[in-house]
Amino acid sequence: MTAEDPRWLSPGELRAWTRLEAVAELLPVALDQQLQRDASLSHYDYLVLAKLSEAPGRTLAMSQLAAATNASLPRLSHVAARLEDRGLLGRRRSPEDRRTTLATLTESGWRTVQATAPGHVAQVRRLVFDRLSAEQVDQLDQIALAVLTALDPDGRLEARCTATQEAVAPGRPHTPEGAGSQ
Amino acid sequence: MTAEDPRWLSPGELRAWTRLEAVAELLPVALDQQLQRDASLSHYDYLVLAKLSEAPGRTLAMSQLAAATNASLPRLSHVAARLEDRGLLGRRRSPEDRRTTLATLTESGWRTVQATAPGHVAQVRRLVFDRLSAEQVDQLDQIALAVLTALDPDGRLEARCTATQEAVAPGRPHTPEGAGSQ
DNA sequence: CACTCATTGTTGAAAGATCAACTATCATCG
DNA sequence: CGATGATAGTTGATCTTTCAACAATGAGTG
Repeated sequence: MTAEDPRWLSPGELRAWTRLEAVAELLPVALDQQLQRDASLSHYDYLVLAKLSEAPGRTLAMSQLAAATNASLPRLSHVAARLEDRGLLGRRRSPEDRRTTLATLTESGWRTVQATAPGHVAQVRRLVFDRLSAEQVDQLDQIALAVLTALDPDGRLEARCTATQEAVAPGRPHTPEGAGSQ
Repeated sequence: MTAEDPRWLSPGELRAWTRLEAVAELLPVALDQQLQRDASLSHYDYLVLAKLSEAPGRTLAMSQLAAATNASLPRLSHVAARLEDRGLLGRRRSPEDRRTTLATLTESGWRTVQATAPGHVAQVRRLVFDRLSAEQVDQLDQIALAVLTALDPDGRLEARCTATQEAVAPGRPHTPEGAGSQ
C-alpha cells in the first residue's frame, strides 16, 4: 500500500516549514490590518488598485488584472464590484473584444493609491526588508521564484517574469511620475 | 506634509516583494486544494489536528492550540466546533482551571491525521523542498525567523522557538510512534 | 469577603472567499 | 453560414473568517 515510507521532512526542513507556515498565516493579517486601519482597504484591494496604477492608461482587462494580482476571476469580480461602488475604479466593455471588461482607476482611486502607498511601503519595510540583509533579499527572491515555479508551472503569473520591473520607475514602485496628468 | 520621501523599495527589494506576495497568496491555496480533495480538510483544519496529534495526551487548551496554529481564538473556536461535529476532536472543561477548554484528538481524528499526513507532506515537498538546495532551506529558515520576529514581537508564537523540534521524532514529523496503540 | 480587573472561551452578525452555474462573445471548421 | 468549443466575465449560494459583544472563571486588593 504505502510506497517505501513517504519521505518525511528532515528536522531542518521541518523547522523552516513551520516558520514559513507561520509567516504565510501572519503576514497577510498584518498587511490587512494596517491598510484597513489607514484606508479601509484589504491588502488585496490595495493590490488591485496598485496594479492598475502601474498599468498604461491605468487600465487593464479583468483577466490580466486577475493574473497580476494572483487571484481567480470570480474573486476579482466581486472585489471590483465593491471598489466600483466606492468610486475607486470604473469598468466598461472593450470595443475590440466585447467579451473583455476593462477596469480603469478613477481619479479618486488614483489619489487613494497615492495617499496609501507610503504607509503600506513603510509597513512592508518594517515587517520584512528592515530585518533582512541585502544578501538575504537576493536569497528570498531566488527561493520565492523556485516555489512559484512549482505553484505556477505554466508561467501564467506575471510575478515569475522579471518584467515587472519595466512597469515601474526605478526606485519608485507604486507611483509613476505623471501624478498630475488627468 | 510628506516627510522627506518615504523610502521606496529598491528594484531588487521590489522584485523579491512581488514574488513573496505571490507565494503568500498561492501557497495556501495549493495546500488547501490538495487537502480538500483528499480529506475534505482545509489547511488550517489539518494544522489543528496535526498540532493536537503532536501534543502530550493529544490534548491542548484552546488558547495554546490557537497559538500553535497562529490563529485567533474565535477562528479556532469555530473551526473546532466543526471538527467536533465531524467527530475528529472532543472538547471538555479543564478540572483545574474551569475557564480553559481542553481539546483532544479522537481516535477518528488520529486516524485521519495518519492517513492524510503522507499526501500533505508530499505536496509540501513537491511545492517547496524539492525545489530548494540544503543551503536555501537554511536561508529560508533564517529569513522566515527574521520576519516572524517583526510579526510577533512579544514571542507568543511557538514557531519562533526551536522547541518545536522536541515534540517530533526526528525525521517523522506528524506521526509520533504509537501508531498502533488503540 | 466584596470589588475590580484580567484571562479564557463562545456566539451571532457582517464581510469576504470559493465554487459551480450561467451568459455572452469570439474562433474554428465543416 | 451554422455548429462546436474556447475565452471572458458575472452572479448567487454556501462556507469561512472576522469583529464586537458577552459569559464565566480566576486573581489581586482593600
